[in-house]
Amino acid sequence: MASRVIFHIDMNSFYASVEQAHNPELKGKAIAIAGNPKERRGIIVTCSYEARAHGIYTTMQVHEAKRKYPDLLLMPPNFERYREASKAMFDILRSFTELVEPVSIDEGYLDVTSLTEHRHALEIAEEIQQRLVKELDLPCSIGIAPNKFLAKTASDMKKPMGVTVLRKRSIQDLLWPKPVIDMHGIGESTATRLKTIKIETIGELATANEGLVKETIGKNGLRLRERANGIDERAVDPDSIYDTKSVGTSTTLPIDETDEQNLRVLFRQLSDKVANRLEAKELAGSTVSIQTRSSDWKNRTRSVTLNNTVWKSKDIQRNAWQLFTRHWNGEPLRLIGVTVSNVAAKEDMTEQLSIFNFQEHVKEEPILDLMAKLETRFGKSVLTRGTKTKKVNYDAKTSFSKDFLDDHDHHRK
DNA sequence: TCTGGGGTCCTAGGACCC
DNA sequence: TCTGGGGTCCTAGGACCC
Repeated sequence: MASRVIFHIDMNSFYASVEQAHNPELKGKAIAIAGNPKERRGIIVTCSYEARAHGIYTTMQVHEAKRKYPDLLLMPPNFERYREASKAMFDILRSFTELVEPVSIDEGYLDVTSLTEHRHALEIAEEIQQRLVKELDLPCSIGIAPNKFLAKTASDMKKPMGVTVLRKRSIQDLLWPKPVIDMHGIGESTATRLKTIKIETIGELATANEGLVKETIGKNGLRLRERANGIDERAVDPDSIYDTKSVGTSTTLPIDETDEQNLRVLFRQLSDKVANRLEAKELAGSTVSIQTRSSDWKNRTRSVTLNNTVWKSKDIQRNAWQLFTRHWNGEPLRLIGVTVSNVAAKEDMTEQLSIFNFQEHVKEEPILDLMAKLETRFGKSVLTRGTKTKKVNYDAKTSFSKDFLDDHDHHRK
């Protein structure tokens, strides 16, 4: 691949900065955005650099933060405000190039290769930074490198308001001495496993025996080893955000819950929320899953893949509740969640919908006839498995009465 | 440092198909 | 008949990121 110039833009303590931009009186003060300050389980989501100076950090419990620094200014999150600021920020980035890939609400990659034919990368980065400050009053750090991994690493090196160039020839000096845990993509677990084969620095990973790395942490280990050598061919993909794979929501309960009726209500609320978010994105999905977490932090997921897609709260709820009652042993639960995955744009389904409408005018018998014929021709499995047969399935089943569906659901198998 | 809520990707085994 | 290899899909769990 030809040499590229990639930027990684990382907004500095984004939520806190948005609040400070919105209300300048908060500038220079130790503020923190906290889930729900009154709840027992509230945590710090983001805090200003002034707060960090007092030992406050993300994921810290609110009461702990208050104890550590009583003057800390706590504010509830205003996600609407953050989404708006995020949109404005990406609009500014896109005024430089269309090759912008958002990775989260507050960070993204830019491929500025073609821009650097006429201007110096450093100059472009500084202009981006200045515009974000002038127009939105928001600080950011920018990493400049030949690929995503190095750009991401570079943006982390100077905060807040840094611009850092990381050249491939510098990685031995700047990257290799650091512990592996500092690497994007390596967490606690991988670091521990690497330690068992005496790999503790990024440099040691970069030069380690490939076979040994693969044996210890698998295919992903080889990829991490490549990154440690400054190799990363991933393209900047502006369309990746349109490629939603799942939509879910979960909630940590104020007290560990054991009451089935309460849980039922909660599953309904979670299903409502998922349905609303699917609706907003015009998505529908064919897999419904639930998550539970017990008091001793044991996580469980249960899922079912349907022959049809769902998007309505009622359908999500019915499947979620069925999964739950089938597997719950009555233990107290700390968290529950609902997710719809295998999602696709709902317009893909207008076709199926019209078939559905058509089916309503068709008598049951021809369909049963068709099923019997298909079974004779291809065997029973054609009616229950496989992508190509999905539509056959769906059509056949939609002709059954509503009671049949309610009792048996649309479970495959 | 006892840990929220939103995600993505990977792995591994089993079922099933050709 | 119990025997291959390649591949997909599903489920469950885990790691990681912001």
